[in-house]
Amino acid sequence: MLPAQSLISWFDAHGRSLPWRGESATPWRVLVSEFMLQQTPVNRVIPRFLGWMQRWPTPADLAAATGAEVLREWANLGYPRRALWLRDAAEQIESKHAGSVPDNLDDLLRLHGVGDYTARAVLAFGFGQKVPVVDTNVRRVLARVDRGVAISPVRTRTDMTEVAASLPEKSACAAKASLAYMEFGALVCTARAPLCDSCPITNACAWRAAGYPAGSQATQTRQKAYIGSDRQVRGRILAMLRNADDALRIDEKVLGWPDAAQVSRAVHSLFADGLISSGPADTWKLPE
DNA sequence: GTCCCGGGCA
DNA sequence: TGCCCAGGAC
Repeated sequence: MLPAQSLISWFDAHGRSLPWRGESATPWRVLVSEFMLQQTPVNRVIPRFLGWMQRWPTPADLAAATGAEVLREWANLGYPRRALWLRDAAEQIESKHAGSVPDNLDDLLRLHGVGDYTARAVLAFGFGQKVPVVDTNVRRVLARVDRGVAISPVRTRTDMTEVAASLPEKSACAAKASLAYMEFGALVCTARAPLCDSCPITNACAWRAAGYPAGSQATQTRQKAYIGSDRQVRGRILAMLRNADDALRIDEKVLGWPDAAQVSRAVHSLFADGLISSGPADTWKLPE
């Protein structure tokens, strides 16, 4: 069982002040931040989040934006489909929820780009509800503190049950506990070099009791190299179009990329994803 | 299970 | 270079 009270105390003393936390944690700000934080480190999100919220303070504001506008504001955060999904979510919030972020799991999960993690994060951090919030940090903390292993294969449903059992009764405290778990995983119980010497819960840690056994590589699937990948080509194309005022021809020469077939494949997949649209005479541009 | 972005760090 | 990062869609 995760020691909720100990980690809440630690969080009160050491938790970071972030633009989507504390007094400014409205459901909409939390939703925007969670989209941006998917697979993206906090420090890279902060400036983009501030610019985004200044430009589109409400769902109605974002719903009225074009694809080109949101993709340019998203800039180089990565996974740019998230920017379009977030705008789509804003449109749905406008049309189906009277401009207010829904406060229940089913409606949140119907928003494109909102999954098990993001939906519960909005409920907990935006609405102060008592729901288990399990991200990569919490999974790792659970694996170590409760099960005594460095990292375990992804079993989100089991992890959610375990986290739920550890949450304090009062909903506001439960939400704070989830925040504390995540922050603890991000700052102390980190993936690569955990700061076990300054850990506030050493006496509750099964991983420490077991002598910090290393993880088994077998459970983890290897990530494909980014260099030379289709993802890199797609990224280059979008970067060119973000910085261009007019529609552009996209080929291997313009892009400085040796593999013409790969460029063609990337263009078509970007089009299929709605990230680019066709301009005049074999050119491409950011979508309206 | 595979793909989607991009920067940072050991 | 490989791995990691407040995941989600297909």
